Amino acid sequence: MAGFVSHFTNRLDAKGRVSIPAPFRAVLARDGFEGLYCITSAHCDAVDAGGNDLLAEISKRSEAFAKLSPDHDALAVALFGASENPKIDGDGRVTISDMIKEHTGIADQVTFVGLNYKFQIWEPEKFREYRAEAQRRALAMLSGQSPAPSQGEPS
Amino acid sequence: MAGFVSHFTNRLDAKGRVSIPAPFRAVLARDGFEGLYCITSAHCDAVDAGGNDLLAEISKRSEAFAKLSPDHDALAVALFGASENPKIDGDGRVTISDMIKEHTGIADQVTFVGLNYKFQIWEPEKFREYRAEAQRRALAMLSGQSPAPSQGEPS
DNA sequence: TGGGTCTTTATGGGATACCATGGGAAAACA
DNA sequence: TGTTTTCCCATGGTATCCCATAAAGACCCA
Repeated sequence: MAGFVSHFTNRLDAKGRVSIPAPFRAVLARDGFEGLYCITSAHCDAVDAGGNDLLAEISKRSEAFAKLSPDHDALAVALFGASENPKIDGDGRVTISDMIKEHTGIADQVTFVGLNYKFQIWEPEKFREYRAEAQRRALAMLSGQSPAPSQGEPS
Repeated sequence: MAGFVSHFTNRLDAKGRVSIPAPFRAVLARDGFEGLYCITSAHCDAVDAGGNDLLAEISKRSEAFAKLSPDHDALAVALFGASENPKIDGDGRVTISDMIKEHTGIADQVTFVGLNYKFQIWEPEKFREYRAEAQRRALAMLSGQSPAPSQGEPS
């Protein structure tokens, strides 16, 4: 089952809406999740987005700690407090919230990047920089040591 | 099925009322709980709120102790004595009680923070501080236990 | 192969519904 | 009777729904 692949850049309109790339919409439709699950990334200026697969992974992380404990509360605040569930309108668009704009620096364009089980939302220029860096790292990993690179569990 | 997610800040009016964010109301409606279950958090200046899911979690916690034992009574007092059941009015608002105001320091604004199975009620400024701390702890927790969440997965 | 048509997609914009908030009046309370 | 709570309605702003349009691509048929 193919996931989110490739990347696309779309404009957002005067109302702050942007079209989700059609190929991504198709994946989401198959997933069956109502709307879109978004969470700000802790280690880069992007937002992770997806459906049930992503939500399940987030939930799994917090289930490692007992509910009502200080650790669980802190983790849940960091995870779910930094999440959103924007609706997808009839034309396949979502509105980019202020929280996302602030975290990503998005102003008038959005880059969608497929990462198989989820996709990321970037400000186009920042994505270009990140991508260059990621490719350098990938190259170093592939040529340096050799613990099987892809298909593992990213997070 | 997504629970309470994201965070919102609303003003309370001259009568001490505040609107519960519409997305949270939708979750409560699905949960079926009449009104709102609130309990002051034991480890931070916030109030836990929710419906049947939260109540079930609290009950489970107290059932771990044999009834009629001194421990059970003490726990029950601590749990249920610190609880409230404010009603939600026709416009989706609740009045913030003095107990909550005192425990949280809420004056004229309220921040609602989703933690999936429940949400928390904070004074906005205190939440900002707690959130920064929570993110640090979350990073430590997630990197500490799981193998290697290195994330270097371009594609 | 080439031309033409039809569908899909991204984007713009108007109209409507929803939501947070304020305030008045009835009802309950002390 | 004075005070507080509860219910109801008003309003401004925003988000959502719906339709229009243009461009690009897919498809078909000669």
